[in-house]
Amino acid sequence: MTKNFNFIEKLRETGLRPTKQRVKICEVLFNRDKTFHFTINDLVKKISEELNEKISLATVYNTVHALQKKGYLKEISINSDKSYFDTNTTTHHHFYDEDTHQLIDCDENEIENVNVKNNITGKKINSVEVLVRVASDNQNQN
Amino acid sequence: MTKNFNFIEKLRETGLRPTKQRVKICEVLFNRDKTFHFTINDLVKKISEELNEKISLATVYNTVHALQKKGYLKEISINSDKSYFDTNTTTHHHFYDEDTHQLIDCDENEIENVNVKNNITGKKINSVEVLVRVASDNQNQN
DNA sequence: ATTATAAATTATAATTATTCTAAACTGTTG
DNA sequence: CAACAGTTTAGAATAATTATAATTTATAAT
Ligand SMILES: [Mn+2]
Ligand SMILES: [Mn+2]
Ligand SMILES: [Zn+2]
Ligand SMILES: [Zn+2]
Repeated sequence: MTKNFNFIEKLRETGLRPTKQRVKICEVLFNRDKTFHFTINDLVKKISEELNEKISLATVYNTVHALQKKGYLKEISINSDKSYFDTNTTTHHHFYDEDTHQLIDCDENEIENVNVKNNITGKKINSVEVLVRVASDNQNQN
Repeated sequence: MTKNFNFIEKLRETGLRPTKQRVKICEVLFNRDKTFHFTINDLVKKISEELNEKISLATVYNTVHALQKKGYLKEISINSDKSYFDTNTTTHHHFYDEDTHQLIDCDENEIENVNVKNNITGKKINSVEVLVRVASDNQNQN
């Protein structure tokens, strides 16, 4: 109740109508203490698990994109067949576990500032992000 | 002629039969002095421009994946709707121009070594790569 | 509260990149 | 020159995403 009210306000403040579906999606996304990295499919699964509702796929896409446009979600590209989203919207680095296909945030102090010495003329740098691909130690690929 | 002969050898060495199509694709990919970053669509376009042949889409996909598996091409994920490939197969960093959707290699000395201080337990680091997103200076997005 | 209006949700169709299939074709080997 | 495995190909299938258009809902005005 109190939780939902938070999201209703938050959505309203950013010009998104607090519809039943948007509030429920916000609950699933933001009512957690750790950063949430997910695909649309992950999210749809969580919605039907954690809540008992079925929100249409189109609405899930629409809402995730709306939240992204308002700066509440960040999109991340790891492999080309699926989009990942991230509730941590700051510029930050990731580990990607190639065994489990899980994204994990790097802590602030795990990678020191990446210094880009020369930029492309006439362009401004929007973000500098590192992707560390990791996999099981005992795995030989030929 | 001499050029093609190179690729015939190269392909044969890696256990790929030097078919007409594969040799032509190699020509388009590797007969250039600069690194080539491309999508499958870019490649298909180049093939019909630079050569006058039509190679079927399935063969282009098959060949690119075969070359990738053999280590002659590297796949890069920038956005989730398309795959990029890269003739530079070393671990290296990129600029991504969000205006033109072009990938550009960072020079060795443009970004100093990224030091990952803590890795995930039981995992080994496969690669550490930086993506620098750039865009036109005079562009305001709201 | 009722109504009017614009915005959102939904089922479903369309699109797009990619992969699969199975038949026709070609390179290699004996 | 066969024979056989590997390759190419057109087209079908798949999977993520986006578009459509009718229905429903949220909010503002009455
Ligand atoms: Mn992929
Ligand atoms: Mn796709
Ligand atoms: Zn993250
Ligand atoms: Zn490159």
